[in-house]
Amino acid sequence: MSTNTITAFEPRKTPVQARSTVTVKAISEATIQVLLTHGADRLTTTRVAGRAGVSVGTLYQYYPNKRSLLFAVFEDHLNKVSRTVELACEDARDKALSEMIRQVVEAYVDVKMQRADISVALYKVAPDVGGPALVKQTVQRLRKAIGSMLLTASDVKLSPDKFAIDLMLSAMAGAMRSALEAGASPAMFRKMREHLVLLCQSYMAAAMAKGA
Amino acid sequence: MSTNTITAFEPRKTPVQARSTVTVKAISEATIQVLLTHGADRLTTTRVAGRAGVSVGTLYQYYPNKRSLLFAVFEDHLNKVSRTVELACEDARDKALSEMIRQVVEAYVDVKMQRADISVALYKVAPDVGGPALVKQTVQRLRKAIGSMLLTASDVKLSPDKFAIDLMLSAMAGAMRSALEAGASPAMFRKMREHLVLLCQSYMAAAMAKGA
Amino acid sequence: MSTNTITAFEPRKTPVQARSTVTVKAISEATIQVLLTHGADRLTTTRVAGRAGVSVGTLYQYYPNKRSLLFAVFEDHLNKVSRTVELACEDARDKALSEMIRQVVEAYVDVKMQRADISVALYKVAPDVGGPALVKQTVQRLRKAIGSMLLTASDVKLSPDKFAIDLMLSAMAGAMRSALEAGASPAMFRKMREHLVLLCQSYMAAAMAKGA
Amino acid sequence: MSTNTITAFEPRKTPVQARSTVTVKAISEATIQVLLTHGADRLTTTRVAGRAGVSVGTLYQYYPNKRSLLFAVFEDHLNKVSRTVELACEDARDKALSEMIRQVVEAYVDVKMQRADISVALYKVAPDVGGPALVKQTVQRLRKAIGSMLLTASDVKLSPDKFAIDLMLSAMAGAMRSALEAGASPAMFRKMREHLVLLCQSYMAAAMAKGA
DNA sequence: CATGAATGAGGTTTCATTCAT
DNA sequence: TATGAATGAAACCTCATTCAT
Repeated sequence: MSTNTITAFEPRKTPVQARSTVTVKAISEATIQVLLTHGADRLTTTRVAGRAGVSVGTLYQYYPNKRSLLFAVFEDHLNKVSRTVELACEDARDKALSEMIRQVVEAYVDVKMQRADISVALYKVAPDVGGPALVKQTVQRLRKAIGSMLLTASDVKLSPDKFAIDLMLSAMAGAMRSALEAGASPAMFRKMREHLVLLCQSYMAAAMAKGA
Repeated sequence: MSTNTITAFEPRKTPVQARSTVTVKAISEATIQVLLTHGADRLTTTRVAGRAGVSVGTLYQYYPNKRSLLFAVFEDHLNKVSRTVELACEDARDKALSEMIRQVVEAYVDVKMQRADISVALYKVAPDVGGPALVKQTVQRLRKAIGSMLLTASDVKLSPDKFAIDLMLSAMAGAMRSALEAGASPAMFRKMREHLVLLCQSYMAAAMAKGA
Repeated sequence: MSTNTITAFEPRKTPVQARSTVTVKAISEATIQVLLTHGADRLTTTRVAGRAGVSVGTLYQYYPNKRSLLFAVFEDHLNKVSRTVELACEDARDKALSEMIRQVVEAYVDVKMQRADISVALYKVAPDVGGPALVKQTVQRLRKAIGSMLLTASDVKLSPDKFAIDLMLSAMAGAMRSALEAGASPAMFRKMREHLVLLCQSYMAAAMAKGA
Repeated sequence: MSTNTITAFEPRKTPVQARSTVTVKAISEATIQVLLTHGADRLTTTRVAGRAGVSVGTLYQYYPNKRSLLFAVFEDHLNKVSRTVELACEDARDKALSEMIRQVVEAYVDVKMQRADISVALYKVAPDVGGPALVKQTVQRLRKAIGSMLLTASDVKLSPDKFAIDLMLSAMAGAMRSALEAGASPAMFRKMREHLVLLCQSYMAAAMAKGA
């Protein structure tokens, strides 16, 4: 799959009835399960439907095609991550820069960890599903939240440019990905979190000094 | 494809006649071409063979299966990256810490950029080809080179732990990936390179201070 | 094909809708047709599907692979043979030994003859399909039926051991195979049948005398 | 493979030079080895050549195609069987009928047993190689030897018809095949041999009485 | 709405055979 | 003669998707 357009991946219908909602939920859960137990290349629509306890036909009632299914799961996950980080940003307003960074980084690491399984599963399908495009959206969203948070920093007055925020985000994402794919232990994650805080703090400090 | 083992991807036969060396080369070049022009999911063994100007049968004489083919290309690329960074490490011995970091980061960014096309193409096949395992190997190799370089730093006496180096590497990789997948402009890359140097320098400084 | 295990040859799905029952029947009929008209080595799954008027995909919905398809046909045939011989055994209870033998032999020869075409076709695929294992099962079944019949013989009190029955069965099978593969004429078959009765009668008499 | 003609299976050239003879021998031995260790369906010409220590090209210098190779091995084996039984016939001239039968049967069972491995291997390829046709030839040869032997029987004056001999042979073959494919133990084979003698003796006696 | 049987294009892989070296 | 690289037809099998029931 090489198309990168985001359109045409939307679920086919917005579930309005209770039953539909349940079904959609079941299907998306099943998708993750199949991804985890069978791997990306043995994820078939029939298998997902089976796992969800519905027929393939039903699956296609809610998702126009396989990619849209994976896309939806991916999107859900990224939304959750975004929401969590946004909340952390809210919460950190008016604090000192380093504290802000700490909260954001910890929030990010923790959400990813919480659903390490989904994260790992999604890395495998990302290329087939327009991963980069979705990630771009997420980055935009987080950049905005972080940027606006930084403006309230109690100790620094200059906000870094978009660029620095993006770099920080992608560095964080890379570090997490590496750890998740390696199947790091909880202890490792704790250490990683700590170091990642350090990394982001020192970079942001440097970047802002430079930007000034 | 979900297996992650690295073994059993080795090329099938070592070319003994001159003819076959040419063939192998043609096939691996063709693989990259097809990856670039058709995308990961339209890469078929038949297409690769066709592009290489040989028959499928010939392809299978040198690679036991499709994955081994992609694996070989992936491996080549990572080897090239590793070699380049290792050279940079050699070159930076006995210099000051920040200069070391600069050289390493710039070397890394530059190699990836040079073959931006291949890099992007490989991101797409990585999950199908044991990407994480291969990356792990590469990280080990680079960690060693960087660690030993750092010991010779003229201005700092404490070497950071493996952990910090790994984190730096994965952060760098994440940043590059993001930029490459976004199709960043040369100007962007220049800026990125600069910032990534900053990021790594400030993190390493902080990490070593902390470790002390 | 060299595996000989019998398991894992079972049809893949049990038809629940009326439509599929028809399909399954059509496929197994088509298999025999193709076997007869094209020969064992030109039997391809695509050809069978075509002959059955369905698509390959449909074939694979009911049989997990080519072997299972042939296996099923083989099994059907052997079941038919077994049933026929068992009936003959029932029918011959309480008669004299030589009459018993006659009925069993004639029943066997007649069933095989009736479907001489299938028999010959199956000889060709037997090795690829776990033939020996299936035959073993059949032998066990027939041995039991014959053994229990012999116990009721009106003129002889001693039952021969399993061994003698097995030998008789394999000798019969060998004779039939030879005649079928040679494409013997009906006249030949009549003579053969007569002689085979003689052979079995005299052997069984001798074996029972010896066993005594 | 469905052709049944015997022509066109002959080895391509009659080995005249010493080296060729050695090579041909090596290839045919290798064929059996591959048959035994890999099974009929994983017997490839390349594999056989490899095992024989020559290149595929060389193999094709001596055999025009794969079938001719298998055919030759089959033929060798049957020739050996025929020779052995013919010798037994020679040896049994002028003896009593039952003794004659004993010698023939024992000779047959023993040769087959001696190379049980080859026998089993050949059952697997027989259908692909014109087995029935070859067997027919063998039967003709043996029928002749046995028929002429029987004429010298010291105690019976009437020779049975061809038919009875053929039946006896095919019964014997069937019994042996069954035992060999089942992987019977040496003890089983001894018992089988004994019973097979009995079977043939009693049948021949009966057949001759009837023919009279 | 749900079902699941049917579709069939298309992908991977094998292997007998040839022929330039 | 021997070699073994190259060939390519052809086989098996999968799975996203549709549509009659």
